[in-house]
Amino acid sequence: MDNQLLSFTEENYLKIIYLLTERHNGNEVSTNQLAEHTQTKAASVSDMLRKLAEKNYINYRKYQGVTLTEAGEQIALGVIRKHRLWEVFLVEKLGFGWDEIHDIAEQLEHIDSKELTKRLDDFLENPKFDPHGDPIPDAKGKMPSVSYQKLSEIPLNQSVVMMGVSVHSPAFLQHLDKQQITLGCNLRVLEISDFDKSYSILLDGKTTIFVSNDVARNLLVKFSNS
Amino acid sequence: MDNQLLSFTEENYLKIIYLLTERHNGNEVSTNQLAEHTQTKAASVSDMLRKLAEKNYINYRKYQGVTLTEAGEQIALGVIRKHRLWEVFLVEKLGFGWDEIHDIAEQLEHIDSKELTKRLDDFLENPKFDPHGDPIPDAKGKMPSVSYQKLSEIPLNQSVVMMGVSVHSPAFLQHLDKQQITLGCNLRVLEISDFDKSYSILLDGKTTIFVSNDVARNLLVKFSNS
DNA sequence: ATATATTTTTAGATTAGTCTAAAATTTTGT
DNA sequence: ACAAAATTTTAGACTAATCTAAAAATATAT
Repeated sequence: MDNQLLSFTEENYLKIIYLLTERHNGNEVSTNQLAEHTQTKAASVSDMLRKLAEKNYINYRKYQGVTLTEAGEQIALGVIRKHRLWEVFLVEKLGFGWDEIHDIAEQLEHIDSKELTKRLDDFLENPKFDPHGDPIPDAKGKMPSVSYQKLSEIPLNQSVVMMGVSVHSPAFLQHLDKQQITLGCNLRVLEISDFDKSYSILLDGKTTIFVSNDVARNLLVKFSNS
Repeated sequence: MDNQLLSFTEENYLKIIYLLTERHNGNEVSTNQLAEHTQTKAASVSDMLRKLAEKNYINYRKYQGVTLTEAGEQIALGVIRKHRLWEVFLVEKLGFGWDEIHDIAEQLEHIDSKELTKRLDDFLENPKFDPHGDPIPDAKGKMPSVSYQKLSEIPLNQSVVMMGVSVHSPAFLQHLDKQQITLGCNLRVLEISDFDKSYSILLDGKTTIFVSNDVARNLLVKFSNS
């Protein structure tokens, strides 16, 4: 252990606040949202928020939701860095599927050793993205900014590269596996059905596949030449 | 998580009881010994022992010390297996020294995933010993029996192979590093000083080194041809 | 605009793991 | 063998994280 400033639980709250804030483009996170993501009740969240605010890890005005302070963000990014590095390890070194790693990484992300994180990063050859395409914060606590678009927002016939997913549920990831949709594959939307908004997509310029609107909204892509 | 039956703390107690019982050749472990090794007070240990006994993980008669039940031993061996596998990972894959890994493995040993342990074991090519020479229990929960002797009990001029250490403190391990005493090296005691019981040892048939009685008592060796 | 619904916070308990101080038991020394 | 010392257990308290139920604040809907 280097310097276990925060409990496992406190680290978790800060991580979740970071991820939800990011998802809301910087807007405050509500107590109920946190209760849902921490698998606890709103009352428990209120208690924890009071505590985290006292320690200056969050900006908290009662009834108004929370955001992270700079200190809180640094903690959160450290946890997220470890989570994503371990996910790379699990997939690249141990051969896990991208749908099997989340629960294990949730545990490994709290292992406290600066030196371990540094050596793991080197061992993995300093990856910049995890197996879901999410960027890995650097050792200084800086999150690389990436700007991908949802496949559902891309014009017809525009060739794009699959860069990430905005949902990490095993069911969704396994669905992509079955359709052979993987990070880095080339996608071109040929048509959107008037009937059910399902997508006909040309995969890697070779095969045509069909995906629901629900899938298309959760695929993150970028233009092929950017 | 597979099935987190026990808390981090309970797992730790069972692991420590196993290791201390082993060190005492199967004799009961006392409350005070546990307090020392868990870094808590005897009163706290008493509470935990009552709890572990209720759950049938230990045999406990008040004031008489404890031993593990079969169920407790299986838990302990699972934790020790993970600890030692992770130690191999840290040394073989991440390049840590054998003196740097204990605290990190103390954390990693509680990561709960059968599949992870299995894949880690395969990734490491199913090692039978950890970097300190300690045997790694198998996946069925069986501890391989090894019978090494202390260097201090070996007759003069008997050639032996260094197989393990009975103390894991960084200071001791670093001391061995400085003297180039490593697992697998060949040792032959040439002489024991009448003055201070220090040992003259022929290392790998080449160089003569001097070690204290304290060191010799904590080096585990076997005869070269066995 | 104000009553109703929803969300959030507070109040008061609970559990796990720890503590100190005191009581009970066992061990040791002569 | 028995008094003194050491060890162990019990009693009572504390902290972190959680809960339920009730109160307070905010949001919504006609």
